Amino acid sequence: MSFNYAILGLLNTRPMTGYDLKKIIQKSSYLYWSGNNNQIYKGLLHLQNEGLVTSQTEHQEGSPSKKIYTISENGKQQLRKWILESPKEPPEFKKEFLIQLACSGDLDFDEIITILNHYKESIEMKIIMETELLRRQDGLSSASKKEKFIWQMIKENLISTYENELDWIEKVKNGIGK
Amino acid sequence: MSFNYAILGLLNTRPMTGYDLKKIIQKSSYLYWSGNNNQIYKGLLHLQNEGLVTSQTEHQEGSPSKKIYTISENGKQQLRKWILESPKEPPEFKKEFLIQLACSGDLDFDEIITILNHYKESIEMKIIMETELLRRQDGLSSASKKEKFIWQMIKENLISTYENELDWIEKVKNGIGK
DNA sequence: TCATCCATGTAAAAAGTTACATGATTTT
DNA sequence: AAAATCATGTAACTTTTTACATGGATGA
Repeated sequence: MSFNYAILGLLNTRPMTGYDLKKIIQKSSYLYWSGNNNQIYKGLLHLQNEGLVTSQTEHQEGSPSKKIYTISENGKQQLRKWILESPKEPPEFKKEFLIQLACSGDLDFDEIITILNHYKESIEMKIIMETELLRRQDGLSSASKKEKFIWQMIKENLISTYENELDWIEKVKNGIGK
Repeated sequence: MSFNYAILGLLNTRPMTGYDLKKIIQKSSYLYWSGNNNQIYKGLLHLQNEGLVTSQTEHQEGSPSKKIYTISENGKQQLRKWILESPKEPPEFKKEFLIQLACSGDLDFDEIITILNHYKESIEMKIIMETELLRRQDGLSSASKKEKFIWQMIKENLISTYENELDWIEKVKNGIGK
């Protein structure tokens, strides 16, 4: 289950609570999970049982206690092994719009142009939101030159995926009239 | 549930059995489901209960009986409504590799290049398989000029998504050494 | 005052995949 | 002789999401 490796990877940057993890996952689109409690707290429990993380409970006055999880040496080794040795899966896509387009046999040209424009708008909106979220996370990344570059590349990957889709929409719109 | 609309859309091209749907879904990557029996047969039952499809059972000698499902007038209307009026969701993707790359802080340049190459290979393999599957489906598409164009665009969408990823890999490889 | 933040966890439901079950026919 | 195709369906399982539960502090 790669979700557990994802949270192990986040814990490799710094020790964190489940709540911290939740916020990061919810704000990061490259972590394509919802960041729900169920997976996070069960995942952390599992990682602890496997000896990949340790936890210390910190009691606070006026706030609930927090469990701070720290990656162990074993955890670091396992994470490294996962990154280097696990099969590199090709990306997976869900494009509901392609299904709708495939069913568009009964539609006339104007109607197809209309749904293409709706699709375009939804992607443009998504790009705006993603860009804003990514901009806000810039401060979190470490100062190392290499890590900054990697983070920049991840951002460009996400944006280019959406822009590729926008280019494709223009192509369809240009081709469909002829 | 958009899965049910997807099978309704397939039934709009011609009447089919659950088994026919299964084969089409398994061979089509733009239909991003596995095409398992559970969803198909339950989906068909649900569509029938909603009055969107009708079925006739055809008994065959030496082969199991088949239930041929046909879209109803109501079904056609609902499908059209779904295509025109449903919100056009932006594409969603799962890129496990980006998570692995994000965790690569402890790796040296050579190791990052290695995992990039593995990712590249998996995508190239995927493109080869997809291209072959798409080529085989060409015969199935209807003869209408518009529908041929739409089908061509769907194919190009899928391939361009993977090629965009390949371009990105080259960019990362070129940038990481400097 | 009402919503949000902090913080942990559980319960239930939905969505999706794999495997099971049957059985004749055809292909390798 | 073994495997695949045709054909329908169910059972069990995994994965993922949504909602529930608690409760003080803070902000609009």
